[in-house]
Amino acid sequence: MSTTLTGTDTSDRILDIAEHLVQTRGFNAFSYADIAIALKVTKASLHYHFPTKAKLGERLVDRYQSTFLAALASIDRSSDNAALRLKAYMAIYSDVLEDERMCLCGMLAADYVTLPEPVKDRVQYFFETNEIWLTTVLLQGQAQDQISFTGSADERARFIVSALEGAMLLARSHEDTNRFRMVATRLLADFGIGE
Amino acid sequence: MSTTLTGTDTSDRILDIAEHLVQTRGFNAFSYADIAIALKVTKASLHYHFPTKAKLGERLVDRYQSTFLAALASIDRSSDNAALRLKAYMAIYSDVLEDERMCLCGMLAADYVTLPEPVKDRVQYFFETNEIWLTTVLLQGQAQDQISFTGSADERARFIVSALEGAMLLARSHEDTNRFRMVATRLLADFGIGE
DNA sequence: GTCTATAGGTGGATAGAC
DNA sequence: GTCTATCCACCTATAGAC
Repeated sequence: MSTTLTGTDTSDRILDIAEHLVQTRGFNAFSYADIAIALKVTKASLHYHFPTKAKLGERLVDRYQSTFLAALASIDRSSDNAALRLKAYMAIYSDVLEDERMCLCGMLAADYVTLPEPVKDRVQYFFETNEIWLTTVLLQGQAQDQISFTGSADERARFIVSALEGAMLLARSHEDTNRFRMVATRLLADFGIGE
Repeated sequence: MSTTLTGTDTSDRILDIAEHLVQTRGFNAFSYADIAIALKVTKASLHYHFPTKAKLGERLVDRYQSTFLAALASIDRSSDNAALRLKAYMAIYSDVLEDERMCLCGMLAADYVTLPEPVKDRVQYFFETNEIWLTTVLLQGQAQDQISFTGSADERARFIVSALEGAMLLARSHEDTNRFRMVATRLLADFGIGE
């Protein structure tokens, strides 16, 4: 039962640094050397924890995915109102952007064709998870008259993810987080959700 | 007056290949070697036309920008109806995606922090141009009762660009162009534009 | 688990012949 | 304008000592 509880062992710290690098620079624009310098170890040491960059990528998305799922579960627990849940969902994106990062999987979506196959699969899975959660929130909110929209919830969920990911991309390259907020606000307004 | 009229000299062919590589792989995931192989010349030859990768990047965006501006001018000439203009605008994106490419500047937006400064500036300018054109179309369409929307045209223009760029990113990584079409259709529907 | 040392490859870029 | 040859920095990855 000697399970590590600290959560800040070397593997985790490597993932923290790599995650930040991918979220800012992309999968093809960071190296083991970058991580080694940030962590003050040698490149060789990193290979003990993550034998290849492909494996590192897999673990990176796996961790991001489970953190994201935990955040969604937390939202579900904190409120049963669809409007509030949508706002909280968008706040996750907003917080990432405020930290001058892109969504990890949004970034990997841009690098998509160059990614190792197992990473590709995980990126797709991440977005599917997002869309399923959003679809559920939308349907429930519609049934309880908390929000209103026309068309399928599924299509709306995909629309939201597209708009948010695109807004992050544009906001970051214009160094203007306001661009993101405006898009989020409009998305909410379309569901009859005000400030 | 010996201006080249062919438009398919070596420089142009290099740009064609580089453009395709950036639109599929990104700025940091292609090399002079990739272009050299595709063009069947040596890497050294490429440096005669484009001394550095940074310069190549600049010329790439410059050409993309002017092609895009020409396309927008063509749209303006072909119709004075805002609904049709918006549809034509989205068709540009759709065509790029159908060719299994991302928008060049959408891709560069993801690579943004790693780009040479002159390329960054050009990417920003590209999006500003898009937004200005869209704003004009929206305002004119609203004035002539061809389309309807609430809020500022400026904000709407940014929303459109964000949603389309995000939709391209997601559609490509899901190898499903339908994802893009659904987003485009919804955007149009929100302006009261049907099929 | 981290180190030194190194392999084998590729990156962008240059010199100088043709 | 394109070539051969080459430079040097950097890349991912491995072997083996500590």
